[in-house]
Amino acid sequence: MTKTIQTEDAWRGEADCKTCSIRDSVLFSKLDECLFERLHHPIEQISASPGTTLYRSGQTGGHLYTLRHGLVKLVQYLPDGNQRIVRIARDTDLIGLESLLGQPYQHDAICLQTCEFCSLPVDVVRRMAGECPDLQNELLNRWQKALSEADAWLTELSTGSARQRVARLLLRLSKQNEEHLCYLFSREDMGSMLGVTTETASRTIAEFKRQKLLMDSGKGCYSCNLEGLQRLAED
Amino acid sequence: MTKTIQTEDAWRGEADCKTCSIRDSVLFSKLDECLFERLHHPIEQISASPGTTLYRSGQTGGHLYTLRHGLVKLVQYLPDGNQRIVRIARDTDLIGLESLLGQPYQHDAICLQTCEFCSLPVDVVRRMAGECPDLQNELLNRWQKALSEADAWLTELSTGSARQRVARLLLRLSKQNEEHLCYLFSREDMGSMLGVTTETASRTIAEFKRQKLLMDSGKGCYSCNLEGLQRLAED
DNA sequence: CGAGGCGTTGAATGGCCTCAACGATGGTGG
DNA sequence: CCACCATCGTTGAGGCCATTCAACGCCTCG
Repeated sequence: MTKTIQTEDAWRGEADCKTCSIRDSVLFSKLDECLFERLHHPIEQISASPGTTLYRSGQTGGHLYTLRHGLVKLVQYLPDGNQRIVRIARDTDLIGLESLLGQPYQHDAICLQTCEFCSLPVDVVRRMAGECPDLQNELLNRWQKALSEADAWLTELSTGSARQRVARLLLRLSKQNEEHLCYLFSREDMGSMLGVTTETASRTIAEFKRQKLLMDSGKGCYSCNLEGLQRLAED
Repeated sequence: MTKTIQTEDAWRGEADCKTCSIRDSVLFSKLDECLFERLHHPIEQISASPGTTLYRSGQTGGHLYTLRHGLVKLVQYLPDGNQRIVRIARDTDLIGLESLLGQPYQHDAICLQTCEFCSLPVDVVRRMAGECPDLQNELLNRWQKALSEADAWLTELSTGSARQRVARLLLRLSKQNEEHLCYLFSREDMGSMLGVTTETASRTIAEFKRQKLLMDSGKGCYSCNLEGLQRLAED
């Protein structure tokens, strides 16, 4: 059974945005000191375990969420029940933007790892954005970032052979950190990201391991042969 | 050879936004009368023939464009030269939003039909948005619309068999107008939209015609058997 | 310990791609 | 005006690759 937030596996607390450790990269980085004073403590912190559903497609929630730590998949469904992962949110990403416009959420948001969020009430963000042009601008930037991610998924991860798609996915993942290590998703999730079956994802990953394009670094992480993968990705 | 705007096939004129015939649906619909007064005549109108490139990926242009009439494809390219159409813009759509953030264009924008645009200088839009919260909000709405289009393309048009994808594309197209007529793209463009080859697109369309799922309505338009296509799309 | 989830692998099928040929169309220039 | 060429849609044949269905080992968890 899928878990939903508001159950006992979600821990809640209160945030202190002014001294937030990742404040430079989150939405409110643009906020003036004076506005911070007025933001008494409407920001809640949430901690959630893997598999937790943060929100569901179609719900009209009153919050957006800053992902402080962890990985979240945004999922859409086809009439036949097939699922497609349209984006992966990581540290400092902002999800549920559509709620700012009064629209229902467009995806299911499901934690892939243990995650920590800040839960931002829509009316608070809206009010502050009205008073702070920098925040407005930051919102536009977030939206654009999501959009170019979406476009990249279409061109890179949904085009070409299965081998190419997996290679491009691994390259994207390993470029996200300094050590070029990548956390491997479940084969089923990989399939939903790439538009292939879980078996094909599994076979391809196994093949890459045999060819030493992927090498185990322990604790579920793998280091990639970037040149080899690049060659595969391009042709 | 691909044509680029600024050549003789692009006609330019001056727009009168205040009396614009489609003003209710375009970006400036939210603009106060008083602001209109200040908008002397920085808005240019452009007319372009099919095949014209409005802007190219990587360029840092100073304009966004309201599409008043016509169809425009937004294209991205893979390293191997393969192209992928990530979105189709239609009447009243706003393209080149990324230029508002100072970013280079993310796509090639190429006219599929004879098109008419309004060319909006970035600094004008930025300035007016600063003074008009409704316009700010309208911009967010445009961004979100583009984003949910992108997501829909991923789930509907890049998932499942070729037959399903073509059926879903036709359904999307015919739902865009009252008469459920749809303009058929070139087979090559269809292929780039759906992530299949032009031959597969051609074969599938031909098959649909034979099965009377698509019926010629003259002048390049076809009427669809919606129930039949729906059945195909779902399973 | 058994159940269930997950990754892996095998075998067979079928769908899509590749390469190729051909007709129709439309634009160009002789 | 018509031959010519380029482009586009269509169709065929063959082969590859991803899917499908199935089985099995491993692990975690109850």
